[in-house]
Amino acid sequence: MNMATRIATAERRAQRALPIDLPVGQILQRDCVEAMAALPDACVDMIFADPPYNLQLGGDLFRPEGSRVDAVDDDWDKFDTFEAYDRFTRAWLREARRILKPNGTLWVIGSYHNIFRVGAALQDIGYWILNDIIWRKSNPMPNFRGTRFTNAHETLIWASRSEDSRYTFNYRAMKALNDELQMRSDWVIPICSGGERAKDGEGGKAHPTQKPEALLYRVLLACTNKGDVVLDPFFGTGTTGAVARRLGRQWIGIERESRYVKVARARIDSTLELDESAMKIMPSRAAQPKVPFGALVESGLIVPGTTVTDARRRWTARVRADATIDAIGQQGSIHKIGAAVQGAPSCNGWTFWHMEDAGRLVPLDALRQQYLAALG
Amino acid sequence: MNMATRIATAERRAQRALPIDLPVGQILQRDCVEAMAALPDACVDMIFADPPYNLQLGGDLFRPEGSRVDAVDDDWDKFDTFEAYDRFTRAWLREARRILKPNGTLWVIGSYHNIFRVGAALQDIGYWILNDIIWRKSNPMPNFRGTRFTNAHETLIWASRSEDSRYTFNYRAMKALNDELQMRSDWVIPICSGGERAKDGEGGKAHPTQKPEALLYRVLLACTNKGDVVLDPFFGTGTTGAVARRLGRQWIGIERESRYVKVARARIDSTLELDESAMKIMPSRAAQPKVPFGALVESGLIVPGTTVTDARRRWTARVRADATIDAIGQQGSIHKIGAAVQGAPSCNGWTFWHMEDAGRLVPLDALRQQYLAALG
DNA sequence: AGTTGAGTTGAATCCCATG
DNA sequence: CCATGGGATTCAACTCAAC
Repeated sequence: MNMATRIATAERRAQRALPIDLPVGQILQRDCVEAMAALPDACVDMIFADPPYNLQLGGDLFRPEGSRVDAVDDDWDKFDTFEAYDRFTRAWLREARRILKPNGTLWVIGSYHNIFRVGAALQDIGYWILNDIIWRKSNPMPNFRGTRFTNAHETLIWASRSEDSRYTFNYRAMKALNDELQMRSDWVIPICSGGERAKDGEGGKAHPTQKPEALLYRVLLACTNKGDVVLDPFFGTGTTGAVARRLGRQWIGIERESRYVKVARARIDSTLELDESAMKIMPSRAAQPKVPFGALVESGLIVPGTTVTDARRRWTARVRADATIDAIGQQGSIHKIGAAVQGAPSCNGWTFWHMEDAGRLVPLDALRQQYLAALG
Repeated sequence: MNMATRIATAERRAQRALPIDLPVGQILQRDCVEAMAALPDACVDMIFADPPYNLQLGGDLFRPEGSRVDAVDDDWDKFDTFEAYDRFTRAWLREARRILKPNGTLWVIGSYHNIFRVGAALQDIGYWILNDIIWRKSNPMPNFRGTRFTNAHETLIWASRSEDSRYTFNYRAMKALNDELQMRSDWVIPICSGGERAKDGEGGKAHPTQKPEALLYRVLLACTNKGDVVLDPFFGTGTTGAVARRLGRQWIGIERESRYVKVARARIDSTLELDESAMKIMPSRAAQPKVPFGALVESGLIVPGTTVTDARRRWTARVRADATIDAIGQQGSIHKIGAAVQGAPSCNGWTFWHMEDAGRLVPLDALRQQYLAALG
């Protein structure tokens, strides 16, 4: 390895902020709070958590220290049970927050049995809720006894580590995924069944609450970048790991039960990563190289003295030699003057102002695209 | 009044369990906790509550075209801390539970700002959650800055007074309302606008958060019987009262602000009770859901990297992770790129683009049909 | 009368790099 | 820390005027 290569490698490592010993691509078979406690501060970009939904269903419930809570049926002990679930929830949410990078985000999925307690806990701990997302099941289990509404959805909470986190949201990719309409907070996705459902040795389902890959696909595509580290503290059959691998994200799984670990390991090993070009998504406008308006004037694409107008020709302005424009007695950038004529607080001059071209009005933004294309 | 009539009247009164001084058909202009405290134990069948959401909005927000969003900035929505909001929430939930009949139910509506705190509080207090219901707005406000998923829903919690309540659920009526399919936990209902929206003196909206009558219609039809007493502790413009009157339910409103009381009073006075036949007119179910191309990619029916081509193989394109396709140096939806390669103004990508399947070209539309069939 | 198009609006935790 | 300024960003439904 020569010096240049060595420096480049070191830089890449620093950019990713990856301590060499981070167990990416591994399933840690341990209690999730203990496993997270062994990881350094601020080391993962996203946490996806599908915790036990808990309570009232007859399932076992464990205190943070590991002891089992007895099933009970009187009011006093019921309160105790909620408290125990809260202690458990707050314990793993706190560790999760510690290992999240400052701009990292958390996703949690749950039902009405537990999601209100989880949501209140994460607000108390300092997370900042960005959205609650409704997974609307296209094929839910009916309510056989006709005593309630068919429980046809689950709720996910998306939260950043803190209020001022500058989190990742691939807005354009989400919009593209939804036929060029903004992606909404209600997602229609079928439940996990058929060939996707992991089986145990006897042909039964390997895990009672396996989540569909389509759900994780949207979560990871929306809120992580390629190479990001995603941790799942309730790994189960490894849906998070499988989709992360497919999309070129790094992953860490935590799962206590050996039978699930085995299934997850095999599943992820047989998952292929998409090739580089297939993994591409619509880039945000901000990620494109910035073109100052002056560059268009300098390059001759726009000649000083040109008249520009808004789409409905309500206002006109003249382009000056220094790429400022002049309207209603004021001079300034295309953005500033666009805002001034409208009396608006701000304005995108690229899309507001237009130029006459063969009898048609063309937004300045079209010229910017032309300029960018010419750069290659 | 003869003896038989007197006995019949007394029986009817006892059946309804209506103390003579219950203020049905009245709006109590008071703080809701005080007003409820003045009512006897176990006197109402249902409580519908639309409490302040504690939105915690920052500065102004502007639409892309420059206009300012009219935000909810009223004093009644301001709380200093989560603790203060919780104290308020637990106080009204406790009084509400005291005045509910043993088999009574509570409905609360909220957003991610407050609903998790409300849900956790009512579980702690002893209510028993029966469903969480998602009001999916058909026409929500977009996310103007492209920073999050469009907040397109609100959440309602339906809870009985206690775990052993024998609550009212009109299963058959709900099934009829949903074209003979079980009513699900996600309801598609438009926001309240147009002629239904109550106006103030100057033609502006009378209340910033008026709920649609269709929402209350479904709630009251599902979970009350004719003649039941419904109380709303955050009455606002009186949607609950108007729908209750329409459906022949008795109502009690509590509202602190005199300007809202005035609007509600006038609104309910001009509302007519439906006769039995009119009440059976039900809205029909929404049309089949639209499938975005992205759903096929997420579900694995189409793998990113797949090559698609037109029927005569003149053009090819590759599918990317966000369901955009890539051809002649451009990226975009199947419709947009289909139009671009042909130089046409528009194109139906579903029928234009095809996929190789066992040596034959299959239009993407066939895969869409497959996806819809799998949904059931 | 019916159609078209511009304008308005709704419970919203709504930017970020640079100096 | 704050101030500055470039420039990114919207969907469905209703109202009303124009034709």
